[in-house]
Amino acid sequence: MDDQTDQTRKPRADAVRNRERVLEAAKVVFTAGGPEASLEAVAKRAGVGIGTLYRHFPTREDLFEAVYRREVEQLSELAEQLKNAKDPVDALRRWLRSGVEFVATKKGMVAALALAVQSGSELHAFSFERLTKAISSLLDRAAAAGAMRADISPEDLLRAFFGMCYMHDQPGWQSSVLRMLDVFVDGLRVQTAAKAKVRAAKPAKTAVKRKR
Amino acid sequence: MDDQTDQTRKPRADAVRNRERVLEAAKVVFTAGGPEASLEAVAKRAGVGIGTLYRHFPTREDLFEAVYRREVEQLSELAEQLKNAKDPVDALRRWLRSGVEFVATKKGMVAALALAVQSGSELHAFSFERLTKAISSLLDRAAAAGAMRADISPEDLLRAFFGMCYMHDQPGWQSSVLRMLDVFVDGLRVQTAAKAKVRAAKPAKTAVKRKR
DNA sequence: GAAGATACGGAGGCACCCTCCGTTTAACAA
DNA sequence: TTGTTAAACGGAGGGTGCCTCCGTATCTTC
Repeated sequence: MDDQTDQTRKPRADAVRNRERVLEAAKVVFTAGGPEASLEAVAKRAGVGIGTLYRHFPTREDLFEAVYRREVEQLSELAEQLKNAKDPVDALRRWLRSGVEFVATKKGMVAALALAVQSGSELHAFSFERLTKAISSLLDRAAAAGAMRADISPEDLLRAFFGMCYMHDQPGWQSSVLRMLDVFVDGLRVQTAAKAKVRAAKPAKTAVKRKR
Repeated sequence: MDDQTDQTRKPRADAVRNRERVLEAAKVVFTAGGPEASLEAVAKRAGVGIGTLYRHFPTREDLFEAVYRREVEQLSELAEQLKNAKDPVDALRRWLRSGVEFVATKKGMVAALALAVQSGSELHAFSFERLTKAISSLLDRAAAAGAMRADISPEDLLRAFFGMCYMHDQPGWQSSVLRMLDVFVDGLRVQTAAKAKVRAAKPAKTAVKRKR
């Protein structure tokens, strides 16, 4: 399926080269300047015209996704590995912690996750699906083992995780997030002894009056 | 302290009026267009020049904070009220849930929270302090009662909460966040039987099934 | 009413976004 | 090789928004 089928031309060499250059430049620029960085700066750094950049990546998101696709894949693969860990809850915890590390290392990762999570457009289907599946595999196993509540969807978790990482530019964010994740995972855990009904988690009416 | 002291002039009437107009316009524009909305649009709607806007609010954040200061205060006051609730953990849960409602109602609220949480600049000291204190009062009480782990700081919680609300523009975000908050609060509960002081007999664990 | 402080407005310079199209270049056929 | 042609290139240009600057208008005070 890789060969050009029928009357499709071989892609032009310069096109391939330029695409690669843009990606490389984007990686650098996004890492330094965040996801808001100027696309013109990317083009300049890549040594191509702005038009070329836009031809290859019609939207900022397209470019962004292409840049961080690999990272997403890595996170996803990690989940695959963790699937076989003994303690399913701990596996999930580990995965989340690795996610934090990713964010810490690659500054653009948060934005990539944000993209994956936000805006349901087809463009991000890849990242979103990939990560959702990754989480899902961990979640399902833990739930099946009866070690974790089953009413939390992978999407929920992804969003929560991403959200927690969102303030990644503050001092001390990392340990804060790690703490929060622990709390969170604790909350997910089904307490073996806790078949007893507790008087706590009743729907807690949210109708709090608000003066306006 | 309201009177002009010494040689301070009375503020000009037009200045006061314009400031108010800008605030009102900003409220509308930010609500509609999110925190990225054009400041020039705000100025136009307020019927003032762009220069006037910038004189009153030198940065976008300044304007933003001014607009949402009131909301922050309301959230803060709510915490004050909840302080006297019977169950301290439940009080916290309620507060968080109200926060979600705020976000749902006032679209700009997320951004306001973001501001409060991010960027340690002095500009946001108000919001941040206010909310931190609000949470703190709830957190402390719960911790003092031995009902909740004590190693979570108000800042941690604020960040986590804000983060979860961050994807407020997706369909179904609200119920997702509410679920996550429940998980989270469950995780905050002191779980081990280690605290014999408070109801050692019943495990204060609340991993009950919650229908979505 | 005059003086002086204060505020006003919007032009203007800059940066970025994105599109459009004349020019260049690589792939393929002869 | 050379010619043909589709594909890709680059960057000018029109649009929007940001923010500053400063001549002008207006308000307060005496």
